[in-house]
Amino acid sequence: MNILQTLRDRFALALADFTDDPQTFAAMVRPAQGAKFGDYQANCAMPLAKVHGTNPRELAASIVSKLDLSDLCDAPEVAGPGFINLSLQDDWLWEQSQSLASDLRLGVPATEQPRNIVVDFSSPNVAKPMHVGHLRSTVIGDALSRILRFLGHQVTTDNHIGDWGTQFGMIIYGYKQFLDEQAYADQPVAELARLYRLVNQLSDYHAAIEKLPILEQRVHEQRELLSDAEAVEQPDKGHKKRLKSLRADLAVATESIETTKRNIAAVESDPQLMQLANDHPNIARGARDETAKLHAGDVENTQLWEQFMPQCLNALDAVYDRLGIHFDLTLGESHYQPMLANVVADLKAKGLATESDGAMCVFIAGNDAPFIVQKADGAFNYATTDLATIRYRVEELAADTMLYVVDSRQGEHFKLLFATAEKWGYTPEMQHIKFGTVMGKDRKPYKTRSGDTVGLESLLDEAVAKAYEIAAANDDAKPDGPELDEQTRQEIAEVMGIGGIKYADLHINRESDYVFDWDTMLNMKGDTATYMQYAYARTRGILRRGEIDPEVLRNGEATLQFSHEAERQLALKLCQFPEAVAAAAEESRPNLLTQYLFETAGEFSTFYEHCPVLKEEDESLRLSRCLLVDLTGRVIQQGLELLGIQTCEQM
RNA sequence: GCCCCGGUAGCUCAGUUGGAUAGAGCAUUGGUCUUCUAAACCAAGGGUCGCAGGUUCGAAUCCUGCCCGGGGUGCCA
Repeated sequence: MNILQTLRDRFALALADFTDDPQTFAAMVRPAQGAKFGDYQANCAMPLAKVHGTNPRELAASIVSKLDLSDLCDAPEVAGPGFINLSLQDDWLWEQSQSLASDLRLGVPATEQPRNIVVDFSSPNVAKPMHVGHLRSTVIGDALSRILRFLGHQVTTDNHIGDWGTQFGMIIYGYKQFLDEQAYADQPVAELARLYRLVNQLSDYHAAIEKLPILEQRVHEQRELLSDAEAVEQPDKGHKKRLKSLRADLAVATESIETTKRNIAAVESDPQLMQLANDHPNIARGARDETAKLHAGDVENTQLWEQFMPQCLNALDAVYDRLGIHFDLTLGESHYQPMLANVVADLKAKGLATESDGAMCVFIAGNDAPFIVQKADGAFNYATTDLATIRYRVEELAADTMLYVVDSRQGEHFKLLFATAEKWGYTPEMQHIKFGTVMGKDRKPYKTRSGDTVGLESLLDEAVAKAYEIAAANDDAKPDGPELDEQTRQEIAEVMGIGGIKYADLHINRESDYVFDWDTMLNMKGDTATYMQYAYARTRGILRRGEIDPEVLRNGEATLQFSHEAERQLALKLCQFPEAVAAAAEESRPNLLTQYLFETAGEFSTFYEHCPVLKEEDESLRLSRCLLVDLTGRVIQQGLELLGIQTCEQM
């Protein structure tokens, strides 16, 4: 049962006498700010009194008189300017908690309106190794999928991989020109990644050589503009702002020159690279041509593509396996490629797409930028693919909801995409589940010192290695000596390390940018996955030491009782699990669930300190505490599972 | 130029859509292992919620202006 929802429903009934819109005001029932205000509080009397022009305290009293909560709450209290404070009855809370003991869903009701939801997340480029930038989409998308599925929705996870773009032209070019056959035989994916980087680097080099004089000229001009502006004697209103913007432009241009120079130096300082660069002056065009040939159905390139794809997909799967993430579908760009011409033709036929500067565009009122569905050179772009994808998901997958877990920087693209799809006649619920950028400590998108992004696998390895040290040190320090064998320690390290990384991404409000920090991410103290995993392991440890069979306990004669405040607080938290799951799903925000789990584990830790379980002499109280312990373990485990985080029986 | 997002404790972040004395974690300082795992617990210090106005019973939250940072902005995804 969702207690919060139940209370709101009761309020809605009572409020019908006071307003035409009882739902809105009933939604102002919330968990109480602090224990001194009871368990829940209703804040609806004040705004409602404003509408009526009456006294809020008196109105609160009238609402209370209409309210029927006698089966679950003590008498409501009106406090302060008109708050209505609610306290759940202890015996009702016992019954509630106890009913969870035999409930596999831990009180979470299955949805009454199941939807057919496609969750689109992760979506890496298969030609490049995954890096930290892919983590947020992957981890958040997986968590949301698990939560929605648990709530009873039909969820299809779809990895919309980049498997058809220019990066494949680079690989094909590299394969034809630079292949190290031995390396390819040994580790094909690593060799393909090397080829990609090499072609990329050489293209950048030539572009840099061409670009440098232009950049230098631009910096020169910007310097002059700036010094002219600085020399103005009678500055007007916008002067300071213009100066600032000029300085910013100059800084950007200067930095761009430095980057360009570094790219040049990286090649020129290496005789082998220099040789390659000289031998392939038109490498960028060459790579583009390979892409074009692939797209045109060239036999050789198609064969190469078919040869590379399984290897690239295997490499991705290795990472997903380790993360415990599964996709129902992996339909990338290539899957939609045959449908693109028809998409544009249809948009044209319906009068939605028109030509502008040679490109086919859909114009959406209120937006300056057009939505370009076919470039002037005739090629299709990701807008075309995304439209084809929507049509496919509606017509073939019968999706009524689509969630796109994608970086918030693509907000405008999705705004135009959704608007275009709707004009086109596809009107499922479409949401851009946006998340902020991962930044380095310099507040710029995260890179290593060399300028490369951090590989995902090395990040996982590092986290697991660190977790192993901590797990081993803690096991060694146990009062009765170590308990874990080597293999178990490694399993624990894997669960802690991977869980920690996921948690680090999930516990932040997804819309904030956040600063990536090894120490924060690998930390295992405080508000981390380890804290919850440890609490879970402790619950299991108690039952194990007490030789208590959970099945027997759950179906036995034990009844809950509260002898200490910590027991009541814990029981209340456990009963609020459905609220946390519902809130996380409603707002597509896993951090609402992590926050709940952290609080639950915190209540358990307090309980653990104050309420001995196995040593309690009163048998009925001991069994009551055992029930709480078992229930806590189940809630934490289930909650973590919904986040894609595993647990261990012993740590 | 236009558009979007952000600015909360030394650091990293919450803040339930306008509610009661602004909260966590890390870091710092002190206390707690002969008692079910000290990966924990208890306590302390730490704040001009970017700045200035406004709206009202009540503002970190809504409105206006300004300052600072990030991002996007017609053919990359």
